[in-house]
Amino acid sequence: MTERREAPDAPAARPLDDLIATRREKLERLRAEGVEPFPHAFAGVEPIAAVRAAHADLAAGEETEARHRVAGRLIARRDAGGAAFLDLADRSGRIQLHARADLLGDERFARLVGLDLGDLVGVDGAAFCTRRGELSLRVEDFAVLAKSLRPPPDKHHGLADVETRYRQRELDLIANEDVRALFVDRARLVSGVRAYLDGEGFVEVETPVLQPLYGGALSRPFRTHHHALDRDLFLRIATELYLKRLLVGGLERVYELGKDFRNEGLSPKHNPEFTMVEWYEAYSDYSDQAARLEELVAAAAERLLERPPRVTVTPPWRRVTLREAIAERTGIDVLEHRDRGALVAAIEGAGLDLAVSERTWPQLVDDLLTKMVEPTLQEPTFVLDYPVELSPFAKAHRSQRGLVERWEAFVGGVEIANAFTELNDPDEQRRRFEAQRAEAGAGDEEAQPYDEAFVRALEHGMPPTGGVGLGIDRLVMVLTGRRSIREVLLFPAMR
RNA sequence: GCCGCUCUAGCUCAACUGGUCAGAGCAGGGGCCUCUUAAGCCCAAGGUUCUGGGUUCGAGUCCCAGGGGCGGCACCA
Repeated sequence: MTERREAPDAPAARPLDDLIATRREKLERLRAEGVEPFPHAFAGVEPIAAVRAAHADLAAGEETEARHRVAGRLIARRDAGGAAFLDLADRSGRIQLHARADLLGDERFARLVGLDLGDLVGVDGAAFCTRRGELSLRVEDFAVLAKSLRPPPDKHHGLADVETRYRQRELDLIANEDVRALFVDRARLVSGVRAYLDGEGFVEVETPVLQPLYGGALSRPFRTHHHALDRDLFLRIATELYLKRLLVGGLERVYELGKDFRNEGLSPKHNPEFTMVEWYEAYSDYSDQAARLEELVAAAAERLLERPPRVTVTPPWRRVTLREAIAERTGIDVLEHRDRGALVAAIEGAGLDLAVSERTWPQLVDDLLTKMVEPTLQEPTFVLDYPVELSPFAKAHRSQRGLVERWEAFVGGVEIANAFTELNDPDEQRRRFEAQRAEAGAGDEEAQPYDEAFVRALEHGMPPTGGVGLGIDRLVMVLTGRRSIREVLLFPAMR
């Protein structure tokens, strides 16, 4: 188990202590020999992948005079008396080093071979290809760049213990190359999202994370306290309301990519802090934004290094109304059962495994979607046109009474995005807040608080606008085939 | 919050129904080896079996409580 749970007065003489003691002895030996185990820098390093690329066509047994300087972590050693092979890894890859006592001299050879797995080492050497065809560097000079004082995970089996992988992600990254690749891909995906939006004329903005009033989504917030102001603040649950005020201000196309915080349970799909990009585009509606999302995801997915992609996200995606989607799976037309009693009867008549007690009509519709439909939506799909009760910020549907112009996008059975034709009628917005206030009064802790500053902004006039919220963590999940959000977060929330 | 599963050496894993069951590989230590690549060979070492109780002649194994992790439910995106 992790060390933080060990008693501070734990008895000595555990094997781990011996391993650490041995490494510390080596550290002191280096110092005694005049070698600085933690130097300040090592200039002129080339990525290992670049060295590989430069000698991709080298034949087995071929030697070169091409000298390269690389640096990285020592991950394996095969010692053979007067010579040794060492494997060095950097972020771009790994390369074999060949050390020979007759080239380095006995003392330096012994020092190199005496290094521990996990030590950071810099090397100068000439590229050659072994008889078995492995590109290698013949070590001509080397430097200890940082001494490692703890044993690394198993060089072959890696690190498998899930708890250790998440709590000590650095060890996961050291031991598991696919994890390293995943987070590089995540970064490239985020960069692809920004590149797409920047290219379409969107302005990236930053709005408050600490808010006097939270809003823009249905969730319990985290609460904190500002001491100088002696005032409670909330961590944002969405960027929606501030971004729409920027639309009022005339920025026309804005986006924000950052963390939201929701005080809800944890699950393979939920982390209390998560990354969301929201964008708002003046003079567009939810249909335009569906096309935007398709384009954006397809463009961002192109950035992934991992091939082939785990899912096909090439546009166009399937579009289905919420009513059709539920009817397809359950045979129930929710719009034919517009009150709670009728819908309950239909659900019970269909023999569905769904708890109906204490659920309102809109909640039952949402349950049908979430439980019966969502898991089946593997191919990218837009589900359109939701009941107004579930969507306090969406504009009424232009032709369907009781519905709003809203869609959610699903990929791999996971909801990745949510969008509306944004409500810009301040009086209607005020009525929606009143309805939410009634829900809050009735004990719904996730109901929207009334945001007067937002309504007042709308009174100045917000252009007709389409807006989208896209969950970055979930997008990474579905594009890389990871089943848990914890796999795509570097440091997921742990108890 | 509730339910189920799980926790053995630094790492990866063994130990049939309670009975030489505290074991292996890797890593680490000592030795041999100048083209190996999960290098190889020889030697020695390494344990609070998550923690605390209990049952039993005997507990890694069964029971209870606690802790962590994973999954499900509830809640949510």
